[in-house]
Amino acid sequence: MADEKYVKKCPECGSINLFWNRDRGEIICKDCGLVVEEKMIDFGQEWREFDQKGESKRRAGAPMTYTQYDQGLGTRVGTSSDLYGLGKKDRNKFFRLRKWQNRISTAIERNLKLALAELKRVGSYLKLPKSVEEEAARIYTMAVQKGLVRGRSMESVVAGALYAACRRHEVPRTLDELSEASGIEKKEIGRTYRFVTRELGMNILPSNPEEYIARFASALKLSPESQSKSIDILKKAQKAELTSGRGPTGIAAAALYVSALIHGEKRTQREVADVAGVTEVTIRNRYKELLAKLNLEKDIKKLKKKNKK
DNA sequence: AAGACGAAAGTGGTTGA
DNA sequence: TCAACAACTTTCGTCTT
Repeated sequence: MADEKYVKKCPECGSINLFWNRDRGEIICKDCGLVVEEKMIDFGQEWREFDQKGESKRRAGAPMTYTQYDQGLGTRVGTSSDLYGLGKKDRNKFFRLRKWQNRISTAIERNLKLALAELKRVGSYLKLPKSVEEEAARIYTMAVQKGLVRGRSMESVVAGALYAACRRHEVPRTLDELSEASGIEKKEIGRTYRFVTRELGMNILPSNPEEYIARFASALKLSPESQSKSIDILKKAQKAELTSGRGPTGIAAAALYVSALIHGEKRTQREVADVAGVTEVTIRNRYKELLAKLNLEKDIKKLKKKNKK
């Protein structure tokens, strides 16, 4: 195939400096990074479903297209022009380094490029802040260097790294969300997440229910009052030691459910359960505990009286 | 009829011998 | 490595609104 076929202008910036990436079957504008044309070749993994129910089979959309590669993450030993002013010893060192650089880079960095593309895709799907993406990239890179990816799919490690990064930055996503975005099974993400964090010696504090409140509340379209009330409830719950050992999402969900009730913005358990990624049963259990320990009954009773009138 | 509630059985992970 | 265990889910029947 002749490259001339693709000599055209970038619709975005008008540049004719287009670059055909054979491996990915894309044409990218070198000036603005726009993917001018992609040839729809699916290099993604075909993940099979081992469950009986086939309808849950998921594909994660077109894999690894967008993103420009090498987000300044790959280290480069400079070119010969950098040699000016170096002594002989340093020169040798320089060449040695570059030789190694070239060897390693082919293997590791190629993998890294693909992984980072996947990471960006999932990250943007979840609307994660840049800092989290970069943290995840860092984690992934360290994982690769430690050889932790062996025996695991690249995608699952990426998902695990993202999950870890989210929690570190106190913007946690649930495993369900990660699963939805990456197409990897929840269990698998959890597994690799635990594995990677343990192997890298990261200390991860259990995520705080409060961190979920804002996101869940907006998903449920709750008023700010309900939201701050639920945080209030959470604080009390923590003092009453109702939170340790429980899943943070369940607690957050229950707190939201109660505060919505109190403020007359009733949501069904089903609705709350869905956005929080837990079941109604869990909400009920937490809800019951909250009522029992935090004497919120008064508030509920007031509410009921109001409704009767 | 839909939502809330609760019991019972099942799942996957952690812990401690 | 295995069994006990806690948290959570699934499923299903009953009660309430």
